[in-house]
Amino acid sequence: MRQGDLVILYLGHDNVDHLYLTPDNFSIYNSKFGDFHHVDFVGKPFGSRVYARSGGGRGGGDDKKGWIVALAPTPELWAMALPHRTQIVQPLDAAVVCAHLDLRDGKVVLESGTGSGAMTSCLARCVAPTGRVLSFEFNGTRAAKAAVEFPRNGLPASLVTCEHRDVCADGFGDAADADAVFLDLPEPWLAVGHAARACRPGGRLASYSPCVEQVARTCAALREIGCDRVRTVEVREKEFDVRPNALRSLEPRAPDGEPDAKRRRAEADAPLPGFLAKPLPDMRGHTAFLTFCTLPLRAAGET
Amino acid sequence: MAARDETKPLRVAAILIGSLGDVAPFADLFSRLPRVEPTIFCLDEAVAYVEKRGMAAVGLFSIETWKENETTLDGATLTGMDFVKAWIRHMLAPATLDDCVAKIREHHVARPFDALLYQTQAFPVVPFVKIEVTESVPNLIRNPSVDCASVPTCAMPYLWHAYYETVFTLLLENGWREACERHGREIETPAQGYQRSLHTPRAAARRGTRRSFIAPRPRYLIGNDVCFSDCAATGGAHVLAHDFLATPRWRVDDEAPDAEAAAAVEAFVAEHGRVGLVCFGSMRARGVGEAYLFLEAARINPGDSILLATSNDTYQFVDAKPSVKFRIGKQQVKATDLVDASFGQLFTLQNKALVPTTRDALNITLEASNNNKKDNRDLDDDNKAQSLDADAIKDMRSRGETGAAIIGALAEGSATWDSKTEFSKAKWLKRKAKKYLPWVQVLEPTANAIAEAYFVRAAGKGRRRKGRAVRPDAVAQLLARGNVRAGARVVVVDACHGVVAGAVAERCGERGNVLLLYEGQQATMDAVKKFNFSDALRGAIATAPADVFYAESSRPEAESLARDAEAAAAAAERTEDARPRRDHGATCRAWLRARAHALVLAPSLDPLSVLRATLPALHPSCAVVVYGDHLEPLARAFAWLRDSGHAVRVQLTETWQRDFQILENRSHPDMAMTANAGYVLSAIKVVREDDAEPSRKRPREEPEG
RNA sequence: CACCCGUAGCUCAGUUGGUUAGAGCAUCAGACUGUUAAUCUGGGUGUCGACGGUUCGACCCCGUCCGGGUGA
Repeated sequence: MRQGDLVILYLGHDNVDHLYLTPDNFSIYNSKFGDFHHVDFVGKPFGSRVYARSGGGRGGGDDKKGWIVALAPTPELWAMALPHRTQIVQPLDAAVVCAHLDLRDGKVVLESGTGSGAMTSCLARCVAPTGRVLSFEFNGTRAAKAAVEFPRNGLPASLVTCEHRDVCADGFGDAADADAVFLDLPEPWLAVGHAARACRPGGRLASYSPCVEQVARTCAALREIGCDRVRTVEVREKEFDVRPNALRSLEPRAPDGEPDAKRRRAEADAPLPGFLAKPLPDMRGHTAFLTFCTLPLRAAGET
Repeated sequence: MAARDETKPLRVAAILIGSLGDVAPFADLFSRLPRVEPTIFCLDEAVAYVEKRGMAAVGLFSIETWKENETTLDGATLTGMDFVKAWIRHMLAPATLDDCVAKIREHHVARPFDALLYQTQAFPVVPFVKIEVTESVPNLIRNPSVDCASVPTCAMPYLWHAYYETVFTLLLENGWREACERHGREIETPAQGYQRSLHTPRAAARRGTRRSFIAPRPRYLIGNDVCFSDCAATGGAHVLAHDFLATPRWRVDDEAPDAEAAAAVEAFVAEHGRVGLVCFGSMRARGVGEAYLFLEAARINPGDSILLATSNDTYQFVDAKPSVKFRIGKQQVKATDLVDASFGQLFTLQNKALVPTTRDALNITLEASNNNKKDNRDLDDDNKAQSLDADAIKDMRSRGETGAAIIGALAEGSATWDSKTEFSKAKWLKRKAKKYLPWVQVLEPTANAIAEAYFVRAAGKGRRRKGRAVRPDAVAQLLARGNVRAGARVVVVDACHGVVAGAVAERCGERGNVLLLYEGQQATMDAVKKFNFSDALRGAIATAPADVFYAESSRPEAESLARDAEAAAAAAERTEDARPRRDHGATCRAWLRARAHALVLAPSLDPLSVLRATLPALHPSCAVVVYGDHLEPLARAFAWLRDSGHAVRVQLTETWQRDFQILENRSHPDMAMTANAGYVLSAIKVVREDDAEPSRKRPREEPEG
C-alpha cells in the first residue's frame, strides 16, 4: 500500500469502510477496533492485518490489540464502502448487466445516470484497460463529485469520464459508436432513442428500473425503434450461513461395525454432514427489473 | 536498436494541427492505448478536448490569431479555420511551422519522446510524417503492446493506426517540402484542393449521386476530417468533409485517387499480409435527411464461430467454414452462407435458401381481431376443417412463396378459423409458424450467449444430460465476485464444458493468463472453442492436470526448487529435441510462485480439496470463487475458509433469476425458475498470521461424525 | 475531535459471520406437586433515540440534535 491509495477496510462481514492513505503523522482512522495510523498501512501488502496503535481492547488488557484487514478495492467491495449519493445498483445486478452487455476489454460503454458510481466501477472493470466508460449524470453536484472521485479511485479519465448532462433531453453527446449502454433513469423510455443513436448498430442496451410500469413503457419504446431480443429479468440472491451440525438424534447411536451399517448406507439415515447451511433471513428483496435488448442493426429509414 | 522496456510507457509526441474533428480521432486513439503516454500538440482550441481525456496537451497557436487573416483561394475568400487549413495544406507560412517545431523540441529536450507522429490536413501532399527523434525509436507496428489486431474495429470509429512504416516514414527534420519531394509527390495547387473538397459525401448526396462508402474488407482509410459540431442535435457524429478510402478495390471515377498511396498500401499489404490500419470500421450513408454516416454492426468473417438461436427455442453452434452445414426447419444450409451477415441478423427460408428477415416479418398477425366471445363448445373435430391439401402446400412451397403467405392461405382455408378465440388463434399461428416459418438468428458467441446456449441445451436433454450446465447469471457472479479483469492471472477449474474457462479468458484478454486445471485425462475446452478467440488469447490459456497441481502445492519450497533445477537440466540435455515434452509440474510450480489474481473453481470434485490445493497459488487480497451444484460440500468449504483464518468476506449464495413477460396490462413472471441453478461460494484471501488467534474465541464443538 | 451504541416494564445481546423481530429478568396465564412456594410450559400493539434531508426506486444513505460509552 502506498500514499494516496484507496484502501478497503474489512471490519466485519458486512461492515466495510474505505480510506485514502495520507501517510502523515496526523491521519488516524478510528473504529471500534481501535485507532489506526495511516502510516502503519504504508508498505504492507494488500490483504494484511493492520494493528491498532491503541484502543480496541474492550475491557481487555493491552496485550490484545485490535486489528483490521486492509484490502485492495474491487467494485464489489467499493459498493459496500462507498459514500452513497443515490441508491446504488447492487453488485448482484451489476454482474448480470455486465454479462448481458457483452462487455470486454476495449469496448466503449455509455452509462446514465452515474449516481454514486458503484455501477460505473463495475463497467470500468469489464472494459479496462483499453475500453472506455462514458458516464452521464443529470445532477450537477453528483456529476462533479463523481468526476473527482473516479481518478482518485484509480479510474483515469482515459477509462472513465463523467459528464453533467441530461441524456433524456440532450442525448449522449459526441458518442456515436458505443458498443453498449446502461440506463438507470427514472424515465428510461425518453432516452432509448438517444441511446440507439449513440451506439453502433447491433449494440447492447440494458435498463434498470424498480417498477413494472417503467419497464412496460421502456419495452414499448424499445420495440418501437426496432430493438430485438428484448428480455426482462429479475435477479435475487439467497445467502447462507453455515453452522456446525449440532442436531441430536432421537435414536440411540448404533455402535460402529454393527451389521445394520450396510443397510444404513443405502438408506436415508446416513449421518448428516458436519456442517449445515441455513438461509439467512435477510435475503435482499426486490431491487429492480433488468431489461436487455439488442439495438437495431440498421438506422431507421434504411432498408 | 536497443530492445525497449515494455513496462515503461511509450512517450509519443503527436502533432495534430487541425480542427477538433482532426484531433479527436487521435486523441481517442491514444486515450485507449495502454502503455502509450502521449503529449498532443494541437491548436489551443483543441487543448480542452484532449485534457478532458486525461492526456497532456500543448497548444501551439490559436485560430484566434489567424482570425483576421484571410487569403483567396480559387476565388473564394478563406478566413478563420479555413485559412488555417489552407495555411497548413499549402504551407503559406512555413516560418510559423518552424516555431511549432521549436516548441516541440523544447519538450523533447526536457523529457525525450520515444516517437513522434505528425498528422496534417493535407494528406495528398504529405500523408503522415513520423519523425525519429532518437536512435532508439522503435517501430510501433512491431511493439506487441500496441498490436493493431487487438483493437476492436467497432470500438474505435475514427481511428487511425498511424504505425504505417512504409507510408509514413518521412522525417520531419528534413522539412515538409523536402519530405514531399522525397516522396515524389507534387504539391497540390489551391485550385486542385478546392476541387477535391467538393467531393465530400454530403456534396455527393446533394448532387443525388449516391456513392457507397463501404470499402470491402480489408479497408484502409488514409485521411479524414470528422466534424463533431452539431452533435447534440443529431445525436451522433457526422462527416462533413472529405474522406479518402484507399483500398485495393477502390473505384471512384469522378475523383482522382492518390494512386501512389493506394499502390503503397497494396504493396505493403501484399508483403505483410495483414496490416493493422484500422479505421472507420465500415461506414454507411444513411438514406434519410442529411448524409450521416453510421457504423455497421460487427459482421461474420469466414471461419468465425457462430451461435445460432433457432425458431424451436434451441441454440446451435456452427463454424463459418465450407464443410459445415446446419439445419433450418428441414433444410440443410451451408454455414458459409452466413458470412458477411451482421451479428444479430435473422434469417428465414424462402425457396430452400436463406434470406434475411426481420422480427416484424416473423410476427404474423392476421386480420383485425373481432372481440366476440368464442369458445370451442360448438367445435366438432372431423379433421376436414382445412380445405388446403398437402399438394397445394407443396405447390406453394415450390413456387417460392414465403412462409407467411402459406400460413395466410392456411388460415383462409381453415373453416374453423373464424370460430377460434384470440388466444387459440395466436396459438394456432405459433404452431404453424414453427412449421412454415423457421428462422435462425446469428448471435455473437460471447460469454453470456454461450453460457445461455449450453444451459438451454443441457436442460433440453432431460435426464440423459451429461456433465453440468452452469446458468449464465452464475457465470456472471463468478466473474464479478472473482474480480476477473483484463490482464489478470487466473486459475480455473472447469467441469462445465469450458463455459467458465471461456468466460474467464474472454474477460482476461490477451494480456491475461489462464491456467485451466482439469480433473480427467485432458482439459474440456469444448465451449472455449466456440468463442472467436484470437490465437494470442487461445495461447494465453495453459492447462495442467489438477492432481499434478495438488502435488506441487503440497510440496515444500526447497523440494520444489530442486525439481525446477532438475527440469532445467533435463531441458538443457535435450536441446536438439524438436518437440520438448510439456512439463506440467514446472507450469504448476511457476503458477504457485507467481500467484494468481483470482481462483475460479467449478469442479466436480470435492470443492474443499480443490480449494486447499489452489489457495496457496492465490495472491492475498484477491478473491476465490467456487461454483457447485450441491450445497453441502460448499458448506464444508465455507466453514474451512472462515475458520482457518485464510479468508474474509466468505459468502455462500444461491442466485435466482426470473424472466418477465412485459406487455401492456399483461406483465407477469414468465417461467418458473430453473431448478439447480447451483451455488456460489466466494471469499477474499488475506495474509494469514500464524500467531494470530483463531477467528473464533470460543472453540466450536467438533461436529459429530 | 474521532469512533461506537440508543428497540419490550427493566437489563442486555460476544474483537472480526452466534449480533437488533433475538434473549434474560420481571410479569401474566396454564400444567404439576404434601400449595405463603418450587418446577415445567406458554404468552407480548417493540414510534429500532428525536427531527430534518437525500434516493425514480428496495435503503445497509446523509446531516443536526439528545442520551450513554470508548479512545486521542
